[in-house]
Amino acid sequence: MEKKPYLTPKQERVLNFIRKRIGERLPPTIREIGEELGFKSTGTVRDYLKALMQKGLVRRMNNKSRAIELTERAGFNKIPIIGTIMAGKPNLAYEEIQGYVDADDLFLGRLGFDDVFALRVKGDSMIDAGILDGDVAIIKKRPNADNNDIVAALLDNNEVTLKRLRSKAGKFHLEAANANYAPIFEEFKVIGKLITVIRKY
Amino acid sequence: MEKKPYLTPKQERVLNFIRKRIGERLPPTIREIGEELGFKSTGTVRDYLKALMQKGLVRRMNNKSRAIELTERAGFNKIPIIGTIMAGKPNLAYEEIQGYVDADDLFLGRLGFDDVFALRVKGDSMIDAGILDGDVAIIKKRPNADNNDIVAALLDNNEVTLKRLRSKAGKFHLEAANANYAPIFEEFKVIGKLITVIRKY
DNA sequence: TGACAAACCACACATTTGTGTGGTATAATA
DNA sequence: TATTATACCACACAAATGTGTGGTTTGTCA
Repeated sequence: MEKKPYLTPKQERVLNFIRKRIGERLPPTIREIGEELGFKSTGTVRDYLKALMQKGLVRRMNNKSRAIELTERAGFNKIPIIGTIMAGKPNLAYEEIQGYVDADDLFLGRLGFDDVFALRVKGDSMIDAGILDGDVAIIKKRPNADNNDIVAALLDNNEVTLKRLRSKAGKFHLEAANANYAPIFEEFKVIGKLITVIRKY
Repeated sequence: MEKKPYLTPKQERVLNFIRKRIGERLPPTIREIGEELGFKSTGTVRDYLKALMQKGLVRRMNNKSRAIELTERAGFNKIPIIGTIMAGKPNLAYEEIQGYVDADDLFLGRLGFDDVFALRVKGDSMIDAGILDGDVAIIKKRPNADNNDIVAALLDNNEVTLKRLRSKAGKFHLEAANANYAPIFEEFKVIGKLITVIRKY
């Protein structure tokens, strides 16, 4: 994992402002950056952007308004994954960062939202697969899945369940991950495949 | 939860394109929308934007480039939580949307990233709490926690573990959620509290 | 029939925004 | 000492982008 290069305090401020604005949904224009940071010339801002680009923190598209992107390196949206943390230090020093999780990535990746929906898990039928009551299951719409995939399936009574798809002698059925529940052999339709489970405490 | 108002197919396409672009980081300009959707006049696009604004799906700022925002209603970043899905319909008709999960919200809320980090879970010591090997645990930095909270703790050997915090007779110790692991009574320091678990399939 | 919304187009024009050139001053580095 | 990086400014210009006016056509609803 590449380390963030040294930035001057001012450069840091520029980067932070861009970060903030992107977080608020709309990257700033050059003049907006200048206004915020108190620069009277667009040239000044461009000097900063050039510096940030050279340090690999920022990417831009020519002649496009607001087309400022932060790179991997800039660590926007990245949550550090930590292995071992050095003791002694009072506040966490990330000495052992194993990598970064991209918040977006981790969550949905680049799926787009059209083919994704969520189910709130009810009950304990998947408890042995580590899916608990109240968890949110993110499902990607698909009309089929493979053996052993966990799927959202539509049953005859119009209910949706989350179960593991199993094939036996060419025939598919659904299995809970909990010995207290019997396999389901009735008619069902796969509506999507489980891609992510999220649990909030 | 307000329902999304009726949109014509074309309006839907415009909205989707905007959604897509915002998802990709940069909202489109009026002309970019027109290009994508095959409109030869910026006026046409503005008509669509006006319609979408009147229906409360889009917000704009005057004279600002790319300043298109989607409102709550437009369901950007919202993943529908579905209870029961009507059968018969070939593609999912969201007749029973129980609400929406805000992707950002669900994931981190508005914590900001400064006091949050992630741990990749190793091993099966928390399996009975539905936390599996490979899961990503999102931890909010805190020097303390309450009884029964699941915490990231720093042990004397400089390792970080995810365990449940227990107090007994005024003394805290750590407990795994797996009968195969003994409680930990040695010295430790709480470094944060588990707030979210994410698992990707 | 009349009114209205949806769906378009063509342009002219005003702003916003990005680009480029050419400066100044200071401090650190080789 | 020459060079380089940082840290600014002023402007002119071009390109991108938003706005506004004034159309046409089609279908629906009262």
